[in-house]
Parts: sequence; structure tokens; C-alpha cells
Amino acid sequence: MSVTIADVAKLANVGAGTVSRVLNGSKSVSEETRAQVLACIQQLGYRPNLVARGLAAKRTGMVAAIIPSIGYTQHAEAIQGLSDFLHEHGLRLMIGHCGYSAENEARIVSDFLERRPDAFYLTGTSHTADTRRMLRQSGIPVVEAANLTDDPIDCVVGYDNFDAARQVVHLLHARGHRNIAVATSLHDPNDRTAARRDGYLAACADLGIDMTERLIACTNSFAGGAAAVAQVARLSPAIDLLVCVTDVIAVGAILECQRRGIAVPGQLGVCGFDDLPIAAAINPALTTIGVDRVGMGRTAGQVLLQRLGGAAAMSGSVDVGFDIREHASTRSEISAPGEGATKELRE
Amino acid sequence: MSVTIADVAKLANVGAGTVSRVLNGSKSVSEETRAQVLACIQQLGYRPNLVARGLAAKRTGMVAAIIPSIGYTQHAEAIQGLSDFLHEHGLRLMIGHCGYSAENEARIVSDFLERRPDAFYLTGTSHTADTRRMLRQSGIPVVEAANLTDDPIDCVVGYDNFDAARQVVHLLHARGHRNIAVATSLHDPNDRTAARRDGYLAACADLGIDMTERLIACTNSFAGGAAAVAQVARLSPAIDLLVCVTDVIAVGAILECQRRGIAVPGQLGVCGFDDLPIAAAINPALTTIGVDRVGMGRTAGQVLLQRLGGAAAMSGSVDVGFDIREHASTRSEISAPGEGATKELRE
DNA sequence: CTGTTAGCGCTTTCAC
DNA sequence: GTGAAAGCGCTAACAG
Repeated sequence: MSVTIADVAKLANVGAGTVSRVLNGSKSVSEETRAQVLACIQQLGYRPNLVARGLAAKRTGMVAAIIPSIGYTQHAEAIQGLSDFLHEHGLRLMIGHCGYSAENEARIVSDFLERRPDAFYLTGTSHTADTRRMLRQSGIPVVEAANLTDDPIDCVVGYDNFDAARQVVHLLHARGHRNIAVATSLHDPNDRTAARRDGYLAACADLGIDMTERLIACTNSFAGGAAAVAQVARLSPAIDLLVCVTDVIAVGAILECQRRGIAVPGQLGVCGFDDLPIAAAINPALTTIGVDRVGMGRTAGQVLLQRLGGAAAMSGSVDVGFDIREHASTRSEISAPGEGATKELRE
Repeated sequence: MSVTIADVAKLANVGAGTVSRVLNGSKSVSEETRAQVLACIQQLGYRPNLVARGLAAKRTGMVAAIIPSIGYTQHAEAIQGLSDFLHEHGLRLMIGHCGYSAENEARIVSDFLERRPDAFYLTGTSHTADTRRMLRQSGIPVVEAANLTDDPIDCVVGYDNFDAARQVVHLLHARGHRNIAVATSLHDPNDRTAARRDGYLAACADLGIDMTERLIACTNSFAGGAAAVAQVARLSPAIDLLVCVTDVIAVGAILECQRRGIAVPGQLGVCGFDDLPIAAAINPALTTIGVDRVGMGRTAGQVLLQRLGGAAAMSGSVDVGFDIREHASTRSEISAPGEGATKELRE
């Protein structure tokens, strides 16, 4: 039914192998036969069957990606970057979502492996032993994204969630925030939000801030952020900063403050993590931690491509960094001794 | 290197065909040989090669999907539903994004077709002639989603963007809004936002509202919505309703109103389209048009599955409907004669 | 019920 | 430089 390589070969009076060589841009084909073959391909409207090629060449040109949720902006953007990059290099994406469950992830990995992808993209650095074993023994390049680890399955492209969280608390402490509460995701726990929470707590420990009854569990949603503010109000009016493991929670918190007439950052500072588009748009704009997610996806693709080209594994461990973006949702006064505070005294 | 069906057959002392039958759940295998084969599969850790199966069976078990942008919540959610459904039925997704360009879409379609997917998912109902031709002649089921059309490539699962937009304007007119402006997406034009814009304009025409200088072009972003409000302020203080083709624009508009101290809906009503999570969270909550996007994705998968099972094409044209969700961003008084207005007069 | 035999459409030695 | 041939791993008749 469909036109095959044999049809082209027949029409061009060459062997199937030659057509294949033309198709794959082999150097060892004379200019004239190449032109001849190309013409016949054109004429017949021939389109290669990549499934057959995949079987014969043991390269399918597919990359498998698993993310927790396709609908969650953060991961979708990374996939967008990955997809972009792969497309530019003739690779295509097959995608699955595991709903924040490592067991689901393992199931999907097993399933995807049967389709012989050339490489694998995983979200986060925490996977079941099964996942690690299957992937390692498959021998294909694997990149874990959105976090860092010393013990990657193969490669890792991400940023230090723990360190970012720790740094932002230190910064906001320097800005004068003293009484801190942490809003942390209750459902969908994962290595990234866990690292953020731990980073927040570590900073508080560094600073000698007592966090007893200051860890607020909520869902990762706008409603969760609202609930966190309600909890803060219940706990103590002294709390002057709510650090959230995601922007979604933080935005929900700010909106709830608007409703309750709580001044932000006057009465309560709010800070998030992710720098979603809404973070900059909201009133007041949200102090948050940004990472170039699309870029991270692209970089992950790049690392995979290098590995496919034979590069060693660990060459592909890249820290894409993060960026603390201070906005109006937290205090901006410099309270450090020789700075703003002093200035005020002078005037 | 890898263990194949032949290895299993040898160990189980059966033919390769029998192993294949067991794998595919054929009825015509005795219970004992089945058990025997299963045991050997287990023992050898055999995993079928789906690429080979795809070549032999001419079914790859893959569905190709193209959306404008993976990072845009709306489409990502539909894909989430589609992916969910397909996974439950042993099908996997390969995905590409075309950046709102029909030419890119055509290119990706051509590319994906070479990988022999069993079915195709497209966003919207507006495609190049090439796309339509390639897909039609490929003979595989195709579903177009997120809009409706009388002339689908094959099947369509969506809702009537035009009608929804028209209805909401009529409703808000009944609520007392009279002086209407439309904020429409400037970049990324597509059949869905175009239909919405036309629906808004049609309703205004129905109602005899003069829309000269009332069509505001902006980018589909929070900043675009803010710019639209600035434009409204510039145009006329009489404008009392800004209807937007997307929630993103509408939310940007509301946030800008907050900044400018414009009372919503007192001075200016705002209404959106999509019912994104942020719509319900913002202050005031946004009146918008909702559709179950995840459900739509699932339904699209269902239609595809039916077609794969041999169902006729047009059986798969389904209108998933929409839902006008009135919230505090628009007026709620009933101004229609026999309703609230009359009641007030009586009292 | 089950073994055998052809391919599916392409790539890749291996000679010429 | 190029043709011929041997698979890649699996499914799908076709006999028995």
C-alpha cells in the first residue's frame, strides 16, 4: 500500500541500500545517484517508515519523558524547552505523567522502555530502586531534572532547591523579617519541595529562630495558601513572614491577605518559589526564586544529545542555578547596621 | 544481547508464535502452555520490543498530539486528560508543539506520520490544506479538540467558543452592563480566540451596542490585560465592562484595576474565558466561561479509541459544552424587567 | 491448540 | 561507490 524504499530503489535503478544511504546522508554516494534517488523519492512521495528504521538501526529517535503532572506550569515549561531542543535535532518526545508517585513512575519507565527510546528524562532525583535498576541496565542516557544530587542515575540538570530556600530566608532576615512561618506542601510531596522546606528550616536553625508550631502544612494550591494564612492568623500575630514552598501557595496567601485586610508586607511578608508568571503580576508583586525552566529543559536535551554522541556520564551534571527575585511582598529596608537603618537615624 | 521472544520460545519448548499469542492474550492457548510461557518470561525477565511489534502488526500503540504550547495550562490540561485515558488503554502519547503556527503544525504532522502513530490529536479546527490532506490520506483516526466545526478532518471534540462568548455578553447585558469593550489577543491568533472575539462582537451587534473603538488588541498575557485597562481608561470612563478572550488577559486586567484603584465591578466589570484556577482565587473572583479541559482530553481519547475499534467517523463529533460562571467581577443585580427590577418596585 | 513460515521496511556488513 | 543479502524482533497466516 504505502510506498517503500524498495519502490524508490526500483524506480531509480539502484539498490535499496543506496536509497538508505541517501536518506541518511551517507558520504559514500556519488552526487549524481544521490540526485537521481532524491528525484524518485520526490516523484513517488516516499516517506520513510521510522518504525522499521528503529527496528533495524536500534535507534528510534524518541526520548521518553516522565513528569509529575503535565498540567502543572513548572514541569510543562521544562518539557516545552526539552521538546523544542529535541525537535531541532530530529528527536521526538513521548511523554507520561506519574502524578507525584514514584511507583507510577516506575511502571511508566518499564512501559516506555519497551518502546526503546534513545534517552530518558525524569523529573526530580528521587525514584524507586526499580526505576534506577531498569534505567541503568537499559544503558541509555538518562537525565534527572529540577534538582541536584550526588548520585544520579546518569546525568542531572537542575538547581539546588535546598540552598535557594536557605539563601532567601537569610536575605529576608537581613531585611528585617524575624518571626517566620513555613507553608509547605502537604500532598504531592516530592524531593524538590522537601528540599525547599528543609532549606527554609535550616536557615531558621542557622539564625536561631524557633520554628516550633511554625511549620504549616497545606495543599499545593491557591486554597492551600489561603488556608496557610488563616493558620498564621490563628497561631500568632507576631509572625511577620510566610515563606512558601511554591508560588501557587504564596499567591493564594497574598490573595487571602487582601481579603482579610492584612497588609503585605507591612503585617506579613510573603515569599514563594518558582517565579510563575502570576508572581510578578500580583499586588504586591511576589518575592520569589526563579529558575529558567524552559532553559533547563533545553539544557537537559543538550546533555542527552551529548551522551547520545558518546560523551561520558558525569560531564552531564549541570547546575542551572537560581535567582532570588525580591519584590514588594517582602520588606525592602536594609536593617543591617551600617545601611538603611543608620541613614534613617541621620535624617 | 537483549532477550527476545525466540529465547522464551526455546526455553518453554514452544514456537515463537505461541509466545506471541500469550503476550497478546489470545484465547487459543491452553491454560498450561500459557502458564509455562509466562513462567519462562518471568524467569528470563523478557520484555517485548514494541518497535518490532509495531513494524509487524502495523500498530504502534502511539498517539500523536500537537498543541500550540505545552506550557500553556489550558492545553496542558487537555493533554493530561488525554494522556490519562490513553495510558489506561495501553496507548502512549508522543507530543509536539507548534507555537500557534499552522505551518509548524503541518511540519510536525508530516514528521509524526513517519513514526506511524495509530491516531492523531490536533488542537483547534484550523489547519493548513497540507495537514488535512496528509492526515486524511493516512487513514488514521484524527480528533480536533477545543473548538467545533462542521467540516472536521475526521472527528472533533470541543465546545462552541463563539456561542459561549455571545451568551455571556447577553447575560452581562441583562445584569446591567451596557458600555462594552472587548480585549482580544493580538499575538498568537487562533480559531478559538477568534471565535470568542466574534461571539462577543455578535452579541454586541445583537444588542445594538456600538463597538467602534471598543475592540482592544493586546497580548495574551497578564501585561496584556493591564495594557487593555490602560486603553479603556484612555478611551472612555463610560465603559463599564471589559470582556476578554482569555482569563490570562482578564486577570491581568483585574490586577491593573487594583493598582489604579478602579472598582471592579463598580466602575468596570471584567469577564474572562477558560476558568483557570486563578480565576476563582483572585479578588474579586472572575466571571468566566469554564470547560472541563481534562475531561475534554479524556473524551478525545475515548473518541479515538472508538474509531480505532472501527466506529464511523462522525459518531465522534462531540460537544462537551461550556459553563458560564458568574462571580463578583461583574454585576449581579437582575435588571431584566420581570425579575429583580420588578421586585424592587413592589417593595 | 500450536509450530512453521513469511514477511513488516529499513540498515548494514560484505564483497565487487 | 554500490548491489546483494542477512537480519532487527515480532505478528499473522497457514497448516496440521
